[in-house]
Amino acid sequence: MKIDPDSNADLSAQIAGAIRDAIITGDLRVDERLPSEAELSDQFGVSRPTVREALKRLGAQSLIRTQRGATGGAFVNKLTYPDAYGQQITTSTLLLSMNAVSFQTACEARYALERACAPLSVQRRTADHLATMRAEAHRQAQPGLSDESFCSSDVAFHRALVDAADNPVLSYQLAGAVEAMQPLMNMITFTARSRERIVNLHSSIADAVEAQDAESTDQHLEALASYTNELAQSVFDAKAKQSASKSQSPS
Amino acid sequence: MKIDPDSNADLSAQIAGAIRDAIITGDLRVDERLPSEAELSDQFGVSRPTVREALKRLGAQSLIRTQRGATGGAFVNKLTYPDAYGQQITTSTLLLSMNAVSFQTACEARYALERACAPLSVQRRTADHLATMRAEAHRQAQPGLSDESFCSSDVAFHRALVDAADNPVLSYQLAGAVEAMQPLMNMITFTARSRERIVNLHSSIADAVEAQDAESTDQHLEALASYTNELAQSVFDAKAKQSASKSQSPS
DNA sequence: GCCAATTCATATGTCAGACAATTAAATGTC
DNA sequence: GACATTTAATTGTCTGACATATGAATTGGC
Repeated sequence: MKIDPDSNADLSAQIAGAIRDAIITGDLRVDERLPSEAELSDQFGVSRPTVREALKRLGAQSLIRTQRGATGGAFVNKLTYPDAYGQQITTSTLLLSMNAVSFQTACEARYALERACAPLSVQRRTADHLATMRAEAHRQAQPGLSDESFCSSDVAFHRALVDAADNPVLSYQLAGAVEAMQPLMNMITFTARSRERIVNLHSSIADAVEAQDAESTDQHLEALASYTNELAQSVFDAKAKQSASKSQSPS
Repeated sequence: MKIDPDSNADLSAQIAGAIRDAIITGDLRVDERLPSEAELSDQFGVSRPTVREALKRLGAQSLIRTQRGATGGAFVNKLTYPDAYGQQITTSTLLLSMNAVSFQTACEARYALERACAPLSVQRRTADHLATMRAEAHRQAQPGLSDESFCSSDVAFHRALVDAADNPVLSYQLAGAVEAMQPLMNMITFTARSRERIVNLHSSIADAVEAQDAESTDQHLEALASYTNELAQSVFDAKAKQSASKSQSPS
């Protein structure tokens, strides 16, 4: 682990990079304790604040964790799925909002991924997954449910569908896509009529998954995808029309 | 943006969280300049090093960038796809290596995602994507290619297939899955015979994509998935056998 | 001898103040 | 007006110190 004082990068960035590489290559193993901040500043020939900035960078990526006290220090962190979910969701959310990804693009990606999961879910679904899907579908049918609650229940339904595939890597990948889309979905006002149709499709999907019918599951997912798109299109069209009539002669 | 001095979390973590929330909710817009470190330390009532640690955390997640000099400071960073790819790959790689995800699980996830992309790729592929796929397949047929070069060409081939779907969200999601698997793939020794079969499947996939035949593309991808799994299985079996014969009587 | 309370050593967390390095704008000079 | 110089603002880094948390060693009582 060495650093180049001639580089134009920040010292703390270089140090963070050196330690990160050591973790990725396996030179530093999970739960292994890093040298203390004082030792690290000696080794790298920099001051303690600089070392600390480097460690905070790594902490922000969940690569290390720190403990205070006598036996404390910085330890290589075992990256858990929940840690990774969190980062994935933050990153995906920002990516969508900052790059003005269209609803269509996000929706297409989400349903493509979900349909990739479905055949596995159909094979491996447990009673628990089915129960969750049924419960969320039932919840979505309650009158007086706010649009936000409806959307978050929608996320929960699809989470259960994905988790049923029993592949943590897929769950991790999809968690980001599905949850990051929630802000976009929240922009849609769901009428009683559209909710009814969505809930019906959800029920059909749950039926198909229970019956382990991959083809039927895929068909209903496709129907849901195209209906969601259609719905979004009409909502956005209505909004565009409204704002156009409000400002009739923009300078 | 306020912080709670009674919380047991680090001040720098709280401050980073407050600024992160402001970015996510849109209170701070892209390219907007944050107050200087001195101003922030006044506002939050903490010292400059603490503020700096918070800013480094955000920098590590590509949420902000910093510039030195008179008009410098910390700016809200527009998260680009390459930024997000990098984080995704780092996270996925560590997730796979630290959690000892089986080759099967990773492989299953990867091909499930890829097959989700394929129908879109078949519709939208350009001459460029086809050319890349052909070039990589040709490269893979060269004798004397190292296993690592073969694997990295494999990644490039599949990247082209995914990019052909022309959906940046899917590309971003899959970049992690495909590239994070490379270390696992590198563990496999590819014989001339197995390479030949893989290259043939790659060529068939390129043919099917060119002919815009979704069904054929899917079939060949499935064949590739199961062959990869089979190959990995035999390699791992051989390794297990070898290590078993070396240490005949383990305690 | 054993257990509990205390002390201690070590580590991170935070602070204050200073100087170096960088950069753009303001200023001066021809 | 064009170019060189100065200046001011800002981040990057350092030094040294104190606060705080925590496990381990020490001490005291029984």
